[in-house]
Amino acid sequence: MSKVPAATSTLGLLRTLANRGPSTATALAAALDIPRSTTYHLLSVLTDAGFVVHLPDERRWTLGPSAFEIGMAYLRHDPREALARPVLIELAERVGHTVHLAALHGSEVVYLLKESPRSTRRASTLITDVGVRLPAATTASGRAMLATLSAEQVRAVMSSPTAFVSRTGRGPTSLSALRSVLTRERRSGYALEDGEILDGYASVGVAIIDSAGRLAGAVSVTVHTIGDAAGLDSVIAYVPQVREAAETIATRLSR
Amino acid sequence: MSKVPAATSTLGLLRTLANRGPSTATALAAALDIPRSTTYHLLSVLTDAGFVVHLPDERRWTLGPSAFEIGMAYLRHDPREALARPVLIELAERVGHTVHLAALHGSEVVYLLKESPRSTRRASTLITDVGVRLPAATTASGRAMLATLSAEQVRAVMSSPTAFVSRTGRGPTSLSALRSVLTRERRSGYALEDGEILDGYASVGVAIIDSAGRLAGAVSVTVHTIGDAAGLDSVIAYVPQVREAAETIATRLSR
DNA sequence: CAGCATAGTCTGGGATCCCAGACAGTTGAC
DNA sequence: GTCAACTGTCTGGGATCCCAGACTATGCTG
Repeated sequence: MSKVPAATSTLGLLRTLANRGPSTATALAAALDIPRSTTYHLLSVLTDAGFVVHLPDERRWTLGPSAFEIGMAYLRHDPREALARPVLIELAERVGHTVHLAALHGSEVVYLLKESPRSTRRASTLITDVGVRLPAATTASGRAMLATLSAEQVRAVMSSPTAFVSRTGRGPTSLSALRSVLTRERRSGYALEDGEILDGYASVGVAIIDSAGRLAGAVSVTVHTIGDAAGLDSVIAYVPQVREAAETIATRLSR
Repeated sequence: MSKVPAATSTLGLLRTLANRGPSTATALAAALDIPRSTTYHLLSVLTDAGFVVHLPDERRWTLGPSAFEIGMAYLRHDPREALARPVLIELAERVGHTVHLAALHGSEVVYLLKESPRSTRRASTLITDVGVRLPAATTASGRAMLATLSAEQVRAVMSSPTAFVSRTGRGPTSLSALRSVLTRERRSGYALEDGEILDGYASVGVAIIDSAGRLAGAVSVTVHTIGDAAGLDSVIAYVPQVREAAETIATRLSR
């Protein structure tokens, strides 16, 4: 039992408004099973702090700009990086190749972390440096994350006119093509990208889903396949370790 | 004085973590002037709800994925649309041209509302339909919003490789070119776009800044300039009304 | 226009939450 | 290895917050 029920109710209001959209006070009180007067008191505090806005014309309440601000702040001060870094360092050593942590940002992925095994830590030929953004549709990390979204969410995310820009001319160039690829990758549980970002390199990516079912990024490994007789099989072989790393990160996020 | 101090403190913790980044519990207690034990109780509730994550290795606390979720939910259930719609309907009638409400979304603008005067309400030639996204650097709305950001924020937002994609080959194509344009537009208090989106059309845009100094979107008006002897002066003449509409929306958001 | 349902505000007292401070554990400096 | 500073947990009681419910205001329907 929470030691601060007012705090629990306050956060419950934020979550309920996030899930349901604009709502009346009576509906919010019912959803959280708290007295109407308490609900109005909490809504008043939330409104003063900018987390909620009152819509008088509709007699409903909705999330306010402070909710957006802390959402953006979360992206800026990403806890995943602190929690994920040791996991990725270990993964890079184990697989002997460069690994990344990425987040979905609209129709793009942004690379948050990049670790290489000590034996190869020299100037990287890979373009996927930290901070770089690439179209989600043509990256293993991006597609791993898109695969966790509903069809409607994918359509919304990919509505940008620049969503299907391709560096190498490869990869899906329409929503229907992307859907086919995602269907296949949902089934296999990982995304595979072969030369869509950089010729001669292939990647596999696995989404990070925390214990509450929330998408929290993706882990990927990139392999130089030219000269490798096993071809794509050599990168696919790393899927179990990548998945294990994604699950470790998810577990740490849920603590 | 707040009637629910626990709620006030809870939201204060979220805001402080958003502003300062990962922090120790002692620092948070000091920032909010609340007892250490109360701070730990509130952090426990916030962590259970996913709004905060504990970083044991650093002995610090940081925002968690629920903060991001309600930030994204805010974008989905935008209160601005409900509050802004009557303001934009009135503005469209008054200026006699199409007007828009837009939000910044990474390096792009997304059009949230589009209103035209009744006398012209036929199939629009304008591409700026609701839901459409366009590069911020080449739109009046986008530049009006970018002009409110710091140089560092502009660099971060515009780091996407697709940020400077141009439909008509006009408009700034580099960060330094954009900075020059933004400097000029900061001085004038509005953004002016002439044919960068669609030949023969010009737009002016003004950012919406609420009473707490938060960026909350932009309002713009678009005019067909071909055949108009006054040229750009005819669209610039609408800046006072656009600014007034932006201020009205800002005031409503702050209630 | 009347009636009804719901929104939003207000009040006072009993239930309980918040606080001060003690305590154990951890970390880093010397 | 010792010590200081800080982290994190726990406790009990007085201060105060939360609740039930009354009341006014508003909007919709017939």
